[in-house]
Amino acid sequence: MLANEEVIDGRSERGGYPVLRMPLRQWMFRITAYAERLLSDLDLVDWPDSTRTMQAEWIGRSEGAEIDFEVPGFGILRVFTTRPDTLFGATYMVVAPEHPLVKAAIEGGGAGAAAVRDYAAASANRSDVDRQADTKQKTGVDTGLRAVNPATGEAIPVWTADYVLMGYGTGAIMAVPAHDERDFEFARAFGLPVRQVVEIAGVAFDGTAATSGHGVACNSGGPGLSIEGLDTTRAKVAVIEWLMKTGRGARRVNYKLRDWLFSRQRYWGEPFPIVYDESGRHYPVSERALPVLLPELADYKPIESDVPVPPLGKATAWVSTTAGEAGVDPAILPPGTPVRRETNTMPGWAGSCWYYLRYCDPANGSRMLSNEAERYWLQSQRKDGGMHAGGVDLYVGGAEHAVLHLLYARFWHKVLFDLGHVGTPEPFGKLFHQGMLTAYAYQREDGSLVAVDQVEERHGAHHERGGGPVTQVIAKMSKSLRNVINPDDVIAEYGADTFRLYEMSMGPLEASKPWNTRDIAGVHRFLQRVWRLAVDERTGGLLLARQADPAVERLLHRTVHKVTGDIDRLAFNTAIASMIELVNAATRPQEMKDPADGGLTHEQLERFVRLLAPFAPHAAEELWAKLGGSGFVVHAPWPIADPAMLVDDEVEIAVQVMGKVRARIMVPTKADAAQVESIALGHPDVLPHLAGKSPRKVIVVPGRMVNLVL
RNA sequence: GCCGGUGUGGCGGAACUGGCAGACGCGACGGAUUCAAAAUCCGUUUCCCCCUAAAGGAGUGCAGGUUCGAUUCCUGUCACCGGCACCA
Repeated sequence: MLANEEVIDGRSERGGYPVLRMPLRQWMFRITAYAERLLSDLDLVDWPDSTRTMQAEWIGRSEGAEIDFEVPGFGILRVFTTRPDTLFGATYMVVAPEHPLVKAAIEGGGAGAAAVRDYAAASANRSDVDRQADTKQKTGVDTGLRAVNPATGEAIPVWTADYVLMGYGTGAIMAVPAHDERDFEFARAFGLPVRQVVEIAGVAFDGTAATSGHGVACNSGGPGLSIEGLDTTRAKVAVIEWLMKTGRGARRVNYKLRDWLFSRQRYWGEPFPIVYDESGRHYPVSERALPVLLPELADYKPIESDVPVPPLGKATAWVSTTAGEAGVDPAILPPGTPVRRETNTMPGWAGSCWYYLRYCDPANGSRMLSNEAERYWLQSQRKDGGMHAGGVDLYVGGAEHAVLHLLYARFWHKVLFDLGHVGTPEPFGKLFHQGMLTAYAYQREDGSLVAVDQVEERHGAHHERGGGPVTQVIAKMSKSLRNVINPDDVIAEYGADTFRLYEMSMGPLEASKPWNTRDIAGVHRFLQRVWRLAVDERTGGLLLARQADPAVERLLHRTVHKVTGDIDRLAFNTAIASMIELVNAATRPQEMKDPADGGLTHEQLERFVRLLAPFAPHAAEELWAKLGGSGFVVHAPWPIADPAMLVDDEVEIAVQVMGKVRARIMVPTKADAAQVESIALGHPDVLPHLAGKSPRKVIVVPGRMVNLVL
């Protein structure tokens, strides 16, 4: 059994075997029952807009109506439409090739029955992927059946075409070619009538293209109903009211979201706690007997047979058992009843949908997690004082999980919430997507890529070994380009602290960034500088400043402030930059004879090491121990910056004349606008640009700049 | 096609609310130290003009706009990345 993406041109991707479609009985989750809540509760979480939008589009809510059309020779054909107001423009119908009406048409044996049968058979053998691939050319056949348009009373043809999908709505549509691009293309391809029923302001209808959008109904009067002249919103309401009154339809909301297929035909997965009796009825395994464990199998390769059998089918003794042995409640089924176990297994989602809950209470033998553990780990206040709607405070994960894992986990969490097992409606309060690390690769002039080990650098330019010049480009890491980085190698050469620090310093956490091995030296040198700042490399003893340098002390407070704020906003790269600045400023010059004349004091080092700990934990703990700190530095309180140390007595500000910087002046921090203005106006570098005139306007931004407008 | 994101030195990036563009790192160049090299330390490093410096000019994908002032806001446009793609 294959997944859709493993089928290429109707054959298996591996081996090229022919692929057969076959309906199977499988376990599904009714996630569609939660569609509305999964959509509306997106308002409760602090997630990236792009991800919330993707989920909303995936759920795909649309409002409209269900309309019943009478089809003599078949019965009632029900369609879903978002534009009930265009009912008068429905000049034909289309059903999906899998629709029951198609079978009825074939069995009816009309003139075109053979063509209908061939078309339906051809569609069945094409995968959905293929059917959606060629959207340019519409195909279809007339079923020969006729439907009655309830608004006009006209008999209109019913076609079948694969542009209508069985899996959405009712698998049938009323086609309004004048106002739907897809229907228009189909009508044009098969010469079906087009009738305008909406006038859109500023968009003329000339019969060469569909016009869609909000407008006013026209050509929309019939024996029982007229919506002539109503705007689209009112026309929809009027049609729906008429449909309800006459028993022909109703308001209806539809979702693109489908139910969730949860069966897999693999060995490695949780078995379903389900058994079947001899007549094929299914029964649950009782809670007491859970979990159902996988039986040991010497060989879990697939089974060859005409009817698909999952690998668990090989465990014959396990599969064929009794109700009592399998753990079915005797009240449901007598213990001696022979039963067969379900042989499908669950997909990986069965674990990924709730692991974050179990992590909070992993040793609990009686419950998934206790209320106390949930309260401690998963129920917290947001910064604005409100409660997080979702348990996990901050969930960092790739954007590739935007619609699958993150939607499925929300669904499970809501089910658990409804059953009273968790106290929040959402699993993840704040979501952050980290970027993907990419790598450099090289490109020939024709655009083809070259593996990195085939490229050498000459005079600052890159050349293919034995070939022409190549340009450096950014690509995904891949085996074929030989630009994959193995963390173990980097750690072996530079250590885990350097590796961690490098990844944190590369750039914004959310951005995709290229790995550049050459740059690792920079953060490695920083760690070495930190070490030498505190430790005499020859003796291993501490190197401490006799007394704190006031400028360094100020900078340390600034660094504490900066790093604290940067960690809050996950800007680790700039936090590291500020620590580098501090260490550079505190580093003793080479010519300094007595180490006690420079560097940091014992107390200053203690503060700095606490800042460093989250970034380079091993080095920080080592330094902490050398400094004689108690316990581990990770448990030490976070340093606090003194706000008074964050402001200087004087600041340098720029003086602009007509928006161009002409001078930089030092002014007292507390100086008012008038003082700053007079200092600026008297500056020798400014005077020539004023050309003797006095400024028409002076803008002073305290602590930042002055702009003189002539 | 539709939706979203990103474009800043040779390279990775910084500039948090419209206020000094290029923090920090890499690389490169120059110097100190060394018998020498590695390591280390110091300095220079957006581009143009210029022997150099001073001074000047240009500059955040491109073209406009708003503003005293735009990497930041608005309009248009190009490129790249991601998602969706007959959902009636």
